[in-house]
Amino acid sequence: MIDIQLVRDHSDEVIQRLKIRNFDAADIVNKLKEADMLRRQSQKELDDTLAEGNELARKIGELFKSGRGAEAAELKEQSATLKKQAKQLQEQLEVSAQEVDTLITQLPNLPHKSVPAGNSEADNLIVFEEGIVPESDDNALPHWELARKFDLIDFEAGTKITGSGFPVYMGKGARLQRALISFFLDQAVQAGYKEVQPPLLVNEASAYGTGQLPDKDGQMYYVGADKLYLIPTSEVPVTNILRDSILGEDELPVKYTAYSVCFRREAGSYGKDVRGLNRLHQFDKVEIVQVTNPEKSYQALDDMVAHVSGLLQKLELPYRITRLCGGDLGFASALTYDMEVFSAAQKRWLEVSSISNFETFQSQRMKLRYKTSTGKNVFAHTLNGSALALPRIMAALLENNQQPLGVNVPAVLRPYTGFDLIE
RNA sequence: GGAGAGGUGGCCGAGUGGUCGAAGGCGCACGCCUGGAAAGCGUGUAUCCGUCACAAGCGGAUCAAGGGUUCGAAUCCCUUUCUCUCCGCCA
Repeated sequence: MIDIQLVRDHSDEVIQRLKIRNFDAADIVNKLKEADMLRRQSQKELDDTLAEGNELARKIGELFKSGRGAEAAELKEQSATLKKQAKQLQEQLEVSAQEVDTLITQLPNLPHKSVPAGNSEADNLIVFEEGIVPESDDNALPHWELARKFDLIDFEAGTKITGSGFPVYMGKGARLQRALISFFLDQAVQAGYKEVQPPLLVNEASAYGTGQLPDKDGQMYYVGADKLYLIPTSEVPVTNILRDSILGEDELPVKYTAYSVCFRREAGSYGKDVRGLNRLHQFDKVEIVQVTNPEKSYQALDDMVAHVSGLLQKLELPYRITRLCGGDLGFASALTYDMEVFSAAQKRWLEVSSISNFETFQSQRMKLRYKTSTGKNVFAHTLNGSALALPRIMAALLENNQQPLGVNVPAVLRPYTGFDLIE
């Protein structure tokens, strides 16, 4: 969530900046200011009443000790009324605090100054493009046909076992998948990220911490019997490792990488965009996460983009980088770069990574702070990015490297796959 | 899933109704001491909210979480949760 102090002091700026997202915050902000004022007023009244009660209790204690029971009894009556008052004020405070909370969690993060205005994907800014985009070849097979031809993925079996969007990787397909995971993890570790293996189910507090709740309830699979959510990305468990903690400044930046399976309900999606591996309910992903000083977070973001660029270069995939426009920006993000690879047969760009700086949006929610050298506790910045999401990388590798005899495996992966050609 | 024990500050650990945010120790920081260090000595060392200048000061809250008893609770009662031990089940 955004800093309440910003709403108090610079509400106009908050409203202005959220316009970049096409988000009209005026109403919420005004209500929020009012609720905040009410909350503070309630707090004050409650504190004063409690202070009075404490004072009274002290007096009664003294009277008891000096054996003046009668006087104490009188004061007890006062205490009873104070207590009733306090209880009322307490309830009032809870209501207004709840109101503040409800309102502030409705506000998305403030976009960074470099975020372009726009409504949709189409308005995203292409900031970089590299690699040779394969020439239009109408004989090129889409990956789902290659997958069938070489027995790499059994979509039908997945549908039978579970439902659509749960493919079964077979043979060299499974091996290629495992190779990619190992390659990505090794690369991340080499770049200084600590490898972690997180739980795949998280509780409500964790889902709230990274911003999936309350915003994206319904996009996650929910295990009602235990009140747990299947993770849509390992960002959730990994970032929450540091929930409710105060780090030393010398511990920053924290850099984690994790491989995990990810689950997304993707309710309502259909059509050719979801063919094959393009959009799944279950998929694999290697994630990188950083927690940094506020001053260093944008440098960290650039480093993460460079890291992912390096992966795509090593895989010899043509890619481009877009800066998301306000309308396409995720709820919690201040600035996001999407990485897209070109798939030769589908002849379109596929998003394979999304790298974001959340500034303090997540850390405010999960109370992730660090102690500055001056001894002050401040919220850290959190960032994360896919490095990388597997299915579309797999799709692009298959489509772009297809030959009459089979599919070539990029050189960097061969030590991991143990084969050069899928035939 | 069943039975029992327990969750106190960065850590260990006292504290069974009264001035306890909490003894003591360790750790850490600073100072003294030293050629330097160790030892020793001294001082300090939680978080959040409100007031206010996001200062000082003052007030409030926090001893797993929530509720209750009481003038007053870390201390008593209830619920939840987590950890440990034993049993059951199981990769």
